[in-house]
This record gives sequence, structure tokens and C-alpha cells, in this order.
Amino acid sequence: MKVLTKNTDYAIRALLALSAKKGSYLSAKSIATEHDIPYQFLRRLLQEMIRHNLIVSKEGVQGGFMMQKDPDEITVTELIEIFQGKVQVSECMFRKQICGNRARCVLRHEIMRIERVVQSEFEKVTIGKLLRDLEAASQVNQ
Amino acid sequence: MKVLTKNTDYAIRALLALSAKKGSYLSAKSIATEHDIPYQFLRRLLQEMIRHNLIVSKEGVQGGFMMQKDPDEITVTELIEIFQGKVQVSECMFRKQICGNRARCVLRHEIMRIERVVQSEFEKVTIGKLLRDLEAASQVNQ
DNA sequence: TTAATTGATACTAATATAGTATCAGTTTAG
DNA sequence: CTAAACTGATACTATATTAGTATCAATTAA
Repeated sequence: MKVLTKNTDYAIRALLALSAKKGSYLSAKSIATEHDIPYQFLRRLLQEMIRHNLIVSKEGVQGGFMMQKDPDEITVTELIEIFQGKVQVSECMFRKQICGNRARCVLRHEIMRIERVVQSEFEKVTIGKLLRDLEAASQVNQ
Repeated sequence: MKVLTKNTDYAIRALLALSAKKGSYLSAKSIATEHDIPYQFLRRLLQEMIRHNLIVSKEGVQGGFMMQKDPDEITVTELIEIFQGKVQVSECMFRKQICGNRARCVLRHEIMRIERVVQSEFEKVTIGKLLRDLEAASQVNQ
């Protein structure tokens, strides 16, 4: 069971790169090469993040992408939801109200509790927090 | 993001059915029809659970499957691990020790913490607990 | 005016999930 | 003793998701 897929993962790395250079434009190309992310794949992720108002772009020479939303306001939960859909434990049957089977309903109760726990844990992790951790780690490693 | 896939889900339902009739053999066919699980699919899941010593089988007429392991000792974590592989937040890069990229290491720390939280939450949910919840619910609904 | 860039979108490849089919072997009821 | 009800084993197909590539038009700064 894999919790973060590549796209979420790459998106996090890209946001860390952009947050570290807040206020200036970074090209998709430079992010891709520096962070070892497939270029065209990354471009699609960046587009998606523009649509969600996490970042903005500038076209043309010297163009690129820049942070828009405050990194402390961007949670991993939000990124998972954008790139992998809402966290839900068992999609098909507990969501439908039909639920003829009693066993499902019992499971559903536990499962929604865990859903909330998972979400709230991932909500504690913001891009801002990761960036600070990253900076702290890089000082130690000097 | 889907946490439980069909196989885990079906496995849980089958175990609940078997636990409810502890000590007697239930055929794959009867479980499949009663719980609306594709028959051949279920059979594979049952085989897998035999391999993991959760249940035992008896061949031939009047044969079927019976619980072996104590339902209170079977956690949802265990079932997820059997059918979906170990819970891990980001498979490919944090596991390898290589980790040339510092950003990965920072994420890795948070991510392993969450991994533990998720696992421990799912460990609280056992087949035994679900069965008791199920029985309590069915009394209320009488 | 051209090279570096994003916008948009279509495409392919690989993998995981879900489900089906088949045949051999075992057991018990009649 | 044999036919029917079962499991054991395994191969197969279908669908969905994830991952990655390619292409071309539009924009912009040098």
C-alpha cells in the first residue's frame, strides 16, 4: 500500500524548490533537472497547481513558476487530494447510502474514524514546515 | 486515494462470516453468495489466508473454510499487508538508503511518523472487535 | 526575430486491481 | 462405487491507475 504516488511526491519537491526561492520565477526545466523529476510530467503537475492557486506562472523567456499560496497554508492532505483524490478508506461501498449489508456499516464506522486520523496527520505537515526542517537539516550537514 | 482495495475488503467480510460461525466449515460458495463477493475471486483470497494461517480448509463434500487464528489477533493492518503490501508512504525513494536529495530525507522523517500512526490505527481494529460491533448493531436493529 | 519559455492536450507504457475460467484432486452421501 | 459438492492450483482477461513522452501553439525578453 503506497500512500504518496509520484505525482504528489514530485509536487511536494517542486513546491519546496519554489518556496525556497520565494518571489522569483523558476523554470520547469531547472526544477526538473535539479530535483530529478521527468520534465513533461512536472509541467503537468505545475499546471494543475496553478489551477488550484498554489502557484502562478509567467510565460516566455525568463518565465517560470512562483509561489502564490503561503507555504504554511499548503498541507500534504491538500496535495494528496489534488493528485490522488480525497483520502477515503473504502471507496465503493461505504460512500453509497444504500449499504444493504450490515457488516459494511460496522466497518464503515471504524474506517471513517481512521480516515479522519490520517487526514489530520497529513494536515499537520505543511510545505512551510518541511521547508524549515529542510533548512535546519542543511545547516547541521554543513 | 483509496486505502482498502476490494481484496482486503472482501477478506474482512469473509473473516467476519467465518468468525460468526466459528468451529464449523463454511463453503466459499455460501460466503460468496451471502456477502456478494465474486466467487472465484473469493476463493483466491481464502487460499491466501490459509497460507497465512488465518483460516483452515477441508476438501470435499461438506468441506469449506474455518477460522484458525483468534479473531482478536487479526488486525486490519495484517490484512492490508497481506493483500496490498506493507503500508508505506512513498515506496521508491525513501526506502533506498541512497537518498542523495536532502528534501527527500526531510519528507521521509514526517512520512515515517505518519506511517506509524496509520499502522497503529489500523492495528486497533481487529476482526474480533468488528464482529462484536456487528453483533451489537444487529441487536439494536431488531 | 529568435530562442526560451509556458499552455494545452494527446499519446504510450507499465503496473495494479478486479474478475473469470479450467481442470485436477478429495470427500461424503446415497 | 460413483456422482456431486467441495478445495487446490493456476492461467487468463479486462479495466483502471499511475507514470512518462511528445507535440505544437502562444508568449516574451534579449
